[in-house]
Amino acid sequence: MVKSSIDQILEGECVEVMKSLPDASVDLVFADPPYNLQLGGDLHRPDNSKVDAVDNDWDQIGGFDDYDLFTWQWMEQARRVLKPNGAIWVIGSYHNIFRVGGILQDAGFWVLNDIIWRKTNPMPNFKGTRFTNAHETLIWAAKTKDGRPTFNYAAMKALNDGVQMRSDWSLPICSGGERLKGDDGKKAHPTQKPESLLHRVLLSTTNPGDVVLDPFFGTGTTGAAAKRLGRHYIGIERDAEYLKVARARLAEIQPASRDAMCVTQSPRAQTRIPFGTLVERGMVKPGDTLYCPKGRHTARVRADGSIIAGERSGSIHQVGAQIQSAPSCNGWTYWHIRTKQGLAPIDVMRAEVRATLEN
Amino acid sequence: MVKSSIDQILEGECVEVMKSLPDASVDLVFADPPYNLQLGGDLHRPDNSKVDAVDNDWDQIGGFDDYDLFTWQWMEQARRVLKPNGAIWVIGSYHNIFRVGGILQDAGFWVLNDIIWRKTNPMPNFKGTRFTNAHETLIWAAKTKDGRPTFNYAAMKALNDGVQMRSDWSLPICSGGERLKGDDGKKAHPTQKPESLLHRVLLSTTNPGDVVLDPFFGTGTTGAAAKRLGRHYIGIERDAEYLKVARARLAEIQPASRDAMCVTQSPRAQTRIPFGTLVERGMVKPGDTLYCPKGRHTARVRADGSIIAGERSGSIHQVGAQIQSAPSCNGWTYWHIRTKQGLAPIDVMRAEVRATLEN
DNA sequence: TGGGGGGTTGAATCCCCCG
DNA sequence: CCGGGGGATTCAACCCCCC
Repeated sequence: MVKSSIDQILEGECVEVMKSLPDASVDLVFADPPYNLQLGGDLHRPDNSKVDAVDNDWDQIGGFDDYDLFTWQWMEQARRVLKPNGAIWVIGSYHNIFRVGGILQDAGFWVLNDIIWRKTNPMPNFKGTRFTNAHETLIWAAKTKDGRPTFNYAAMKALNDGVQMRSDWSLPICSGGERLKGDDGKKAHPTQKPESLLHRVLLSTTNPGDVVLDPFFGTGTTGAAAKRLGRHYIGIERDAEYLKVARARLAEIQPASRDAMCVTQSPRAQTRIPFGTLVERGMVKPGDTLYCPKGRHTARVRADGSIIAGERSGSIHQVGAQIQSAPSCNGWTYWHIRTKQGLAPIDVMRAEVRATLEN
Repeated sequence: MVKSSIDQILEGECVEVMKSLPDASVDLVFADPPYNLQLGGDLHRPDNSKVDAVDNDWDQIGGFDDYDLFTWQWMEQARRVLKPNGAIWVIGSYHNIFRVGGILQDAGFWVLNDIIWRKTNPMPNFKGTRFTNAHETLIWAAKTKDGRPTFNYAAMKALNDGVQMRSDWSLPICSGGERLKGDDGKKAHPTQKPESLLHRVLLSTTNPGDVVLDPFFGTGTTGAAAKRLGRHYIGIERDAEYLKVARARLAEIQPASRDAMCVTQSPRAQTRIPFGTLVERGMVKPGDTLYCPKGRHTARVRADGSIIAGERSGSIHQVGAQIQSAPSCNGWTYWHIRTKQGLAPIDVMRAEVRATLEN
């Protein structure tokens, strides 16, 4: 690895910049390429307000042939810089994902899963002409069929409260305080991804210290999640404004502590809303402290939703039970977080998550 | 349409059999193509050269050529037999859906949605090396970009408790009594789809009496759902055993009653009533005053059904839009008349007129 | 200060008949 | 084939304001 590229954002066209990176030097590529949307005229909501469309120049690649060529170019470079056991993630919608997926296979990548990001709060279809476009698709693929890419199975199972993580992930879109704004108060980037999505991607398929390359860095969500989780990032971005926003963003990120990044080896416990969801969504951060009802015992949160208290580690339920020398414990009511109003049970946050999930 | 093909299962290779069907004769194609190449019969390139028989060739990088060729062949036939406003559904997994989707776009189909069938009870990943493969992907596409395929928006909204149907559908896999068994008690088909899936597909994108072609008929789930819903089917299947099971299955199916097939209708499908009709019938008189919802703006009705508000005159829609400085306006819901009970939208009177037209 | 109501917004291939 | 015009069309989350 070119040491000077680590934890940096490189300015320029992604294909050209990637050519300057050495072979077999990164552990993971995460790519959010232009979707090449082909929108018609203006679109108005039923209340007559206008939808702020993604009409940026960078998304207009041209016809299928142009888009395929562009995809081949960046993907071959991505494959070259990957280590033999490396892997790639690509995200897209029905506009581009079939082309991207097909070229990925043709380029020699080996698809491991396709993952559905199921949006809990998508934009509706205002004209009643189609199904609500409520998801995006990610592809996770190894550099080669024989590669042995990282997969933290136990961590994913722990994050999902003891059952295998499925190929469909329900997560909200990026909005509210997480959504970066420019000086004018408008969104800094039209397609900013939620950190919760990258949290799950990086936690599942990288290890602390790994190098993650994002050739379409934008405002740096991949870098933010990587830095938080103790992974290294290399970003490539050609737009000076996005780059500026991303640099400021990354300067503010505090990495989680070492033990918080250490993930479970053998998980247990079951509940409908996994505690890991709170971590993923940033409601609880890795390294945060949890308190027993009277505040005498404490535990610290790890990135996969397990917690650690002295020698004891495991789920919120397990650790709670051990501390009380009890056969069982409802961690949701036992553990509390400190708020301005004093201690509050984490169950309050579970209720918030429930409200956002439709089952 | 060749009348003898309607509600029949045709035995043979799908490409060859489709060639015997006339152009522009079916309303919908539903295709569940094989994920692996086990072609049985000979496969010929467009120049009539023979393709070497292949068995599952996923192992070889670049071994997708035969699958792509096969996909091109059946898809071009499917497109040919579709009516101009026809549409296609294809279902697949990450093994084949990117290739199928890409070829579908290259063949001139216009993707309308990709739909995720989210399995409520998927098979777990036993080795713990990947995410549980808990979904399959469907693509819904129009024959052409300019086509106007059927979409029963209101019916889908009703099916989903009054909110728009999303692009992710949670349905259980086909099991239990629905799963067809052979004489040996084993499952008759390895990938039988649930009827609930086809129910939603056909209810959303066909009308009663439409003709649905399934070139990979298998044990006939498409035909079963079609017959139940009062749609016609044409099945193509080369395996004599599947064909036998499918025929027995279809013979048992009872179509739903006529009124049960009648689904929630979109207001767009209703007869148009000009505002002038209300004036003609004396329900509104020339000179009457119309009020906006809050009563702040008024307009007066003229004898020809146009209205006038200060300098502005024109249709109820045009004047309403101008007053609100909006790109458009539904005059029927915007304008109100004064009644003893307060303001009432003029849409109430339109409903009265509609009621008198229904005999 | 807490809850309720109104306004805003999000990767969107977003109407269709008739002259 | 194009243009005009009737008239159909939205869900969840987050913000701010106000009582």
